[in-house]
Amino acid sequence: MKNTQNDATDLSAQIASKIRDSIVEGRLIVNERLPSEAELSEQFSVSRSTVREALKRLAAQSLIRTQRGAFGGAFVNKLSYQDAYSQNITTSTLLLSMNDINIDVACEARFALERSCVPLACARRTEEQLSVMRCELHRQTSPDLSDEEWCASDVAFHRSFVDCAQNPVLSYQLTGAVEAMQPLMNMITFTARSRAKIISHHAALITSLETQDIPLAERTLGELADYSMQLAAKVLADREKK
Amino acid sequence: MKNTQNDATDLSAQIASKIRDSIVEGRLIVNERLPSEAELSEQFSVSRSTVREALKRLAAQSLIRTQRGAFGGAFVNKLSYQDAYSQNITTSTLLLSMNDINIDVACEARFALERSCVPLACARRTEEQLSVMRCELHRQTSPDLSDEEWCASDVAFHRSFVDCAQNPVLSYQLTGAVEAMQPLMNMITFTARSRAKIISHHAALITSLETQDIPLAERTLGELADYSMQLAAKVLADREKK
DNA sequence: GAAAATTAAATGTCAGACTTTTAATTGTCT
DNA sequence: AGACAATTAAAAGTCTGACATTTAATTTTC
Repeated sequence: MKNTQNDATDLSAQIASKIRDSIVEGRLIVNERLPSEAELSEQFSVSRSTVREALKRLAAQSLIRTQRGAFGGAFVNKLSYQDAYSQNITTSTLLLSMNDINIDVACEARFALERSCVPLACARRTEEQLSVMRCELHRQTSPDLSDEEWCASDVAFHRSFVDCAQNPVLSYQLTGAVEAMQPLMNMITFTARSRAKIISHHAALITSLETQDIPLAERTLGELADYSMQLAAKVLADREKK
Repeated sequence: MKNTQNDATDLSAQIASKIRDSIVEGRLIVNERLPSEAELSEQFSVSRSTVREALKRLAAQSLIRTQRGAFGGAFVNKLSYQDAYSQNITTSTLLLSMNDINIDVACEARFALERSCVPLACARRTEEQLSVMRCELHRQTSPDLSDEEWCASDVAFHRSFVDCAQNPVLSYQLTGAVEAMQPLMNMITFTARSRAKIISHHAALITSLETQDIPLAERTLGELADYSMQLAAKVLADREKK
């Protein structure tokens, strides 16, 4: 459990790794101030530029934040849900786009994960969350919605569904599944007919939450997964033909 | 969907952000070579050090890799599952440890997520994966296992369970849930009695996979979640008393 | 006592030199 | 001609030292 990556890499990577370990293992605690760049460069016997490169690496992971001016410096950053979300989304998106994932595999994973919050969502959904979902559903019926707007609304709908479980850790872990699929979904919602069918499934999902009908919610998610895969297959087939 | 963070921050952060957008939005493709540091510093009209700090930020997110020597440079990195895994684990671990998450919330999320792969795991589990799980179960019966070893085996067991679903995207998305809980679980597996009970649940999980008994698997995961929460509550109560 | 000026300590940026690594190229020998 | 060795050039990695900018504490002034 030590030094995640301290091979024969650059000095700046080694130093970043050491400081990172200190943070992850709790030797440096939230809001604690690191030594100044000058002090660090003495401690590690490297130049200030090398220390700075190490610190920038940590800043990129939101592990530290820096503040200029007297009594400024580098501070251990309290990782917010917001920061964690956006890192998660970036990583998931790139993982999907760079590893030519089979779309069936992605759909299967997405709806399996969403299914995991069905019992909690049915038990705990609030009226406010239901109204957010109804509102998005209504937006989706508008025929002059661009593909991008449609997808954004779709994401908002499912995000809201996940949030119904009232469990922030669950919501965080599902971020990647819900948001990173957007580029993949973008290609399969061209026609009005496919939108209509998805809308009917969304309506069923809302009903299942309203009536706290767990089996209905699970069945609907399964149907949504199947239908998404069908559409994707059709799109791919058409593209093949062309 | 542009420029995730280009406010009044440093130049190096702005430049990193621009290049990151180019990668995420596909204007720079995998294995493409970026201009050399000297060229970039001309393009952006900044010094080479500033460019370097920007590149280090991207390297920290595994978005690029650098190579020294002639015909070296910075290349868009193909994000591997391995890289994505370790980033995911670091982020999840820090999120949990820095936001004093309620342990019940974490347990609830963990087992809800694991439940999402029950149907697929029961349908697809291979003999090889079952034998890995049996092997870990056997290790866990050894009384002279340290707490750390116990937890590592517990993680390996659940990771294997998740992998039974044969869906790499699902496995990736569950990484955080399975691995980042380790520090939390570390505190609740002190006594031999609690280990024995967990082992019996693990055995039931293996059985459920062998017999492809979905309800049994789901029930067992629920029991495991409940029991974990009980243990955690007891540990916290004892600590309170002290 | 409040406002303004000063100061000191940090990070941010820059310029330039030197080191090390690496692959292509060139040269040499068989 | 082909294999091996030496050369070379391009690039990242590191170092030094300077200057700019920001910021909070301190001091001065009114």
